[in-house]
Amino acid sequence: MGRAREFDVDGALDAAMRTFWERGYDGTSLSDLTEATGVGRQSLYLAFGDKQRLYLAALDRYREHFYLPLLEALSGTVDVRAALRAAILPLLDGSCADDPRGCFLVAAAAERAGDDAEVRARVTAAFAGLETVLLEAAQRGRAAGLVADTVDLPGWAALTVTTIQGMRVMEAGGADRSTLIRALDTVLAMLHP
Amino acid sequence: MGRAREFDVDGALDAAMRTFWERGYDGTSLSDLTEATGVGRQSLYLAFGDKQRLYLAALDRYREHFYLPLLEALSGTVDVRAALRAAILPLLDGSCADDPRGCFLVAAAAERAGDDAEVRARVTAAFAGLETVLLEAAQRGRAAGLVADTVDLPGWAALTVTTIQGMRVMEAGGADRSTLIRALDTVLAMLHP
DNA sequence: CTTTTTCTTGACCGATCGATCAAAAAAGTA
DNA sequence: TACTTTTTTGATCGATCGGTCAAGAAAAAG
Repeated sequence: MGRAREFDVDGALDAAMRTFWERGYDGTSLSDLTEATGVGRQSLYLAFGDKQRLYLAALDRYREHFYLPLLEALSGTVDVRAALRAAILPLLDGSCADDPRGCFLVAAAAERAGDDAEVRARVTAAFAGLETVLLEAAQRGRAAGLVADTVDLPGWAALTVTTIQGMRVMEAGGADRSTLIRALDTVLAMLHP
Repeated sequence: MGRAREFDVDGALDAAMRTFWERGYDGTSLSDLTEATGVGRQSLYLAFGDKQRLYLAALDRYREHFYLPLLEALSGTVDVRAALRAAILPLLDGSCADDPRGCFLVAAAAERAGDDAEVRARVTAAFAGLETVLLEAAQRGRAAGLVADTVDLPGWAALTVTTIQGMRVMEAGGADRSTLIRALDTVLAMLHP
């Protein structure tokens, strides 16, 4: 079997994810990663491959830990407005102080999607998945009488996924929180019956 | 007076802007910049200062050449919907093939706003300026009878500026054009009387 | 002319980049 | 025990990073 691995792979990947999330791909050096993870350089290479593979693994971990829970919260409700507001407002009011600002997927889209097809595939899949879940939730809401019959739901879903990504950009850019909340409330108000 | 400068400062700044726009701050090296501008390293430093100052100058130039025209197009019309559609659709359909994909301000917000207060100030000012112009244009549209009386215009302006930034992220991330156009049309349709 | 000032050129700086190598250490197998 | 396999450690690789230095070239001022 050989020597047992001494570090926790998931913990190291979590630390690497936060570092990439905070400083970006080009802004994160291998020394940053060894310091953040507490894992030696060669051990990182053996466990994850080179820097790009580690970045992709970090992106996948972000998706599992921060993106899929949002999708599941939407999948399990007929009240899209309440679920979305509950999921997104905490991201804006500083109650996630331990997490870096902004969205890792948005940062990846802006920095790496043009250069790295694997990043682009993950980003587009994540965005498309959110749009689908939003549409299905809105359709359930309509069936339950919580959503107006006059709203174009596919259009609303496309607008809402776009709005969410825009909020994360403007959040990272230091925009006023009240503007972002107003934007979110406006797109949610479209569904009012 | 000393020796005359041999290169065109505006042309060099334009080339530097496109390089930063395309590859980001950390992704652009001084060698990239000397190659793109055709200007020697020391000449760049004398004309613009260090890398950060050149980046800020490039950001200002982007604002002047790509952002202010949008604001002016909105300032000069009562038909917000037509003006916005005319301004944004070309960005999505590949007819700006000579320009890099995505929005330089969005990339700057994602990559540098957290680290550089001067970048953050420019980004927030640009976003806030667009929101103001959108609101004023919508108010003119209402006075002209082109916008429904029931719409919350400040909310609509906040949503629309957020949507535009979201479109640029998703565009950079390789999202389907039809989704982005649908999102834009949905937010514009909110104004229909 | 000479002097002064500015710009250009190309070499160069220490630091850091991502990545690799070799040897020691720890585990299972025989 | 000895052998094999894997991980860890730390040194090290060539390349490149942002930034600077010094000498020469060009323009205005004397």
